[in-house]
Amino acid sequence: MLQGFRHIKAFMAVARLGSFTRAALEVNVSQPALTVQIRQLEEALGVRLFDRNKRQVVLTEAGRNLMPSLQRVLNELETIMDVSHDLAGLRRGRVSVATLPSVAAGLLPLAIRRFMADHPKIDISVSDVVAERIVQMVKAEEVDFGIGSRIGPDRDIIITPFLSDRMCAYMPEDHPLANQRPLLLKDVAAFPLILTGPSTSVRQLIDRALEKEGTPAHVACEASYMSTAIGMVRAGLGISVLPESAVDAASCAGLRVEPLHTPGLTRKIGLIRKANRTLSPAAEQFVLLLREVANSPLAHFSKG
Amino acid sequence: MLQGFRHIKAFMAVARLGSFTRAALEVNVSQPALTVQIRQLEEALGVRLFDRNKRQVVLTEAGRNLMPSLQRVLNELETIMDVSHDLAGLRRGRVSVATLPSVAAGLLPLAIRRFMADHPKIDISVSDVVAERIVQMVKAEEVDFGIGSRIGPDRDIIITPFLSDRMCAYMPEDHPLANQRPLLLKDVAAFPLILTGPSTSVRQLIDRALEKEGTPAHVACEASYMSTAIGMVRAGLGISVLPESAVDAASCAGLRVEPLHTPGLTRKIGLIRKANRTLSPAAEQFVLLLREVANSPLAHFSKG
DNA sequence: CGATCTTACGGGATTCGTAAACATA
DNA sequence: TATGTTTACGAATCCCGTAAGATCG
Repeated sequence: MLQGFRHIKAFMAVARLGSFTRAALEVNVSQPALTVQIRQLEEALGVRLFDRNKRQVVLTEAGRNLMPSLQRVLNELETIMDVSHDLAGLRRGRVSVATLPSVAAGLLPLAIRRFMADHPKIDISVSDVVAERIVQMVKAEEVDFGIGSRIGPDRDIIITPFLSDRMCAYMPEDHPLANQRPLLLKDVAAFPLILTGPSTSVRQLIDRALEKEGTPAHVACEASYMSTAIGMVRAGLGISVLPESAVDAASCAGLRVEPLHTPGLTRKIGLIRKANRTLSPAAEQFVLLLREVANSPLAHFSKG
Repeated sequence: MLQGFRHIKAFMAVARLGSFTRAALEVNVSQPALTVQIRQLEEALGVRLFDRNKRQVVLTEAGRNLMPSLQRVLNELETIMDVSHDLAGLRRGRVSVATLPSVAAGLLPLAIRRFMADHPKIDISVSDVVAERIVQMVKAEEVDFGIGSRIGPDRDIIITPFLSDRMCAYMPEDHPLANQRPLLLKDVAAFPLILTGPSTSVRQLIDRALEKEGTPAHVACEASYMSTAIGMVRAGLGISVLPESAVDAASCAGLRVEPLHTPGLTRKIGLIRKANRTLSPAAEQFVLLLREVANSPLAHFSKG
């Protein structure tokens, strides 16, 4: 690289092979060029490194003393090259993401599974936190990037929308609303509701929509975890309104999942990056895959 | 040196100062040149090292990861430079010499004292061994060089004569021969002699001379150490024949020391070096001083 | 003489600095 | 607009390879 270490490589080759001619072959330069390189190194260090006695070339005492150090430098440089090329080549690295719990449970695992298959040596760490905390973590560079919804205008943050998460009604298959199409929020509000806690972004979205419509609603249960909410639905306690991406197909077996076509009930989910910060190659690649997964037919999410 | 580490130095400067402009001042290149150097380094490593956001330049994750390693390389190189320049500048180093005991006791201490005054950080190690072993050690590179007399022709050895060591008679001041001038070997052979052991070069020189002259001699005592011989002389056991350089003035107090003018009784002492081996700067300098001391009026030896 | 290192030199690549273009706050 | 980075480009430098020279065995 940069040909900056020709001299050291040349030195090591001559020291090992005891011959300018053979060393020149090894480092792929002409033999006179090698002579010059060694002379330059000797001049730079101020000491004679070899005794040239025509028939043989042997290290001087100074050369012997310097050899281990120079070898060490060479090794270190080689390691640096390897590591950085590994980073660039996605053969090593670490990606950290902060996402909404719904994404962490839904979209992200799909992307991670595919990413790990392609890049087994790259670690991925996921923090599932509330929307506000996502932005905090991105700003503090605690994570490479975040996935969430806009909190407010922020000059340090760049949000790139990449998927829209619809709210859906989750209900038993034999529910009176099971076959109603299209289904609206006010339809399900007529029944007991099972929602997430009041501090969650999903709950706030629903509350705002209900308020806007002036629709009264009866929240029968508040569940901290979506899986709890699903269980309650399955037990017939009521209807739940959750993001489409929240729950995988398997755990919805025996349930009817129907999108709510009420305007304002679509959560815009975007990529949250810190302004003026480039992503690592690994993170860059992961984002690419994330977009691809979000748009692929494998995922049952609508694209943004 | 060699401008081979411009890139790393540039990287460290930009990383530390957070500015191409300021870093350019520090490393004494134009700012555009620095831009190019960083770009080259990034290309060589395959990773982007800085996020340039106009108003500020900050390390990428890759840059942060690489920085400690690059700093280490830089430190190592600086150490290498320092050490080799110290070696060249005689501020550090080691000189090892193998000499005849007589030289080790006589000439060498004078030279070492002056050398250490000029170059306090340079260690000097002296091996006082018999002439034959000197050559062995020089050939095996156990020492930088030797001081001794010729053993036999040897293609691997270069001997540069630099002083002649006369043999002297050591006797009490009240000895019958005390005032005889000139004094010859056959004169002292008439008295009981105190000589060094038969394997020493001094003894061999004397034996050969006696044999050549056909002079019978009575060796009253054989001493392993010259100081022993001197003690015996002082006790009146006989006359000793020892090299002029062997004994310092102080220990000869009360004794008469008289050169023997018999031909062949002058030992040629030379610098013994291995062919095709350059001396270290420190050793080179020491040899220079050695010649100077040998020729100076401070030393009571005749020059070669 | 044969093998090997060093010196000499012309062509080509690299790098530098100046100046202009470009980009943010 | 002011500050700071990048791009463009001509000039100087550096480096390489070929060829000739020198030296030892």
